[in-house]
Amino acid sequence: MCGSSSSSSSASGGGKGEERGRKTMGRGRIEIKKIEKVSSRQVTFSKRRAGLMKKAKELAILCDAEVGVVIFSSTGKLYEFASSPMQNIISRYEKNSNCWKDQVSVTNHEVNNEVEALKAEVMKLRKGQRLMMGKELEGLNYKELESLELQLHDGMLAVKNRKV
Amino acid sequence: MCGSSSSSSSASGGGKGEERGRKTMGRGRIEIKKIEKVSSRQVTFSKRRAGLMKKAKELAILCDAEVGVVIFSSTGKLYEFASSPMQNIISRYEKNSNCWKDQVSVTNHEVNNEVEALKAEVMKLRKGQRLMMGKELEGLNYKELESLELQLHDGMLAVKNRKV
DNA sequence: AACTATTTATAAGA
DNA sequence: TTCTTATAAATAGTT
Repeated sequence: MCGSSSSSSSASGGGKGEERGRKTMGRGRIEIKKIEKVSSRQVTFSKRRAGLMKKAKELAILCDAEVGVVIFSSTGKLYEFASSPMQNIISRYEKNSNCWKDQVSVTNHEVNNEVEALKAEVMKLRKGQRLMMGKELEGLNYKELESLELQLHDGMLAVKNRKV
Repeated sequence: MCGSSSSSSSASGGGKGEERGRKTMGRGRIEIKKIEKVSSRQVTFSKRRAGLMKKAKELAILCDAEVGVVIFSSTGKLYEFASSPMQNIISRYEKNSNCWKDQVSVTNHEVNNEVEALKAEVMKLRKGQRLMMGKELEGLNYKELESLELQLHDGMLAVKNRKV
């Protein structure tokens, strides 16, 4: 349950038996399906895009609503309308929308966990490093000190051997 | 330059001298300004919201465009249309939009830098730890070996002193 | 929610 | 792309 969206009016689907085929406005009637002729598609895109933006703006003003519209043309160009900064609208959307809230914040959690784990490891390694330099030995008991001493001794031996 | 949006047609503003006052469709003409009467506003919101969603869907289908619409009513309820998953549309928007790209991805960069820096530090500390355990000494020259040996020796002395 | 008089939006064509 | 125009849709006010 995280698909796309809600729906809208069902301007077709044999409602009560009207003439099938009536679909849009203008001189001729068109079917709502992809316009194959590229030039016609571009013209229709320009006109309808402008219409949609205008309607969006009117809705926002008339009804005191917050409205955001994002359109990518089939050639990839971005068009947008936002009655207030798009950032705000998207943030508000993400807070309200169920899906994604769970994606983004899971991702955030994962990243945070990774960062925290790395920080913890750095702390641990530095602590070990200080111990091996003979610093901050206060927390160690006798047995631990012996073990550390042995480790240092072995390391030193290995280094000496390497030297010859 | 990171405000809200583009504009739209200018369906008013004394174009060529038509009657001023004509504004929208329907029995009477209305001005595009906030409808103060709450019940009227709600009715208009429902009607125009449905219209906007329908237009958005038609644009997406006819022109093979990717369209996302987000609406918050004045009471805070969310309505949306998306011709493909809204997540995709928003992600694509964030990649294309100039503002914000410079917010989100700077943040991402910062986080990534932090992660990379931490990883690098962990590597460095582990390398040092291995050296002090007498492992992987192949890369060291004689002088470095002597320095390491001295460091280990000093550490060992400190541990010995702590023991007594 | 349904109706309908009007105003808009827009498909074709230029 | 813009203008024009015939026509289809959307919708404001009403019931």
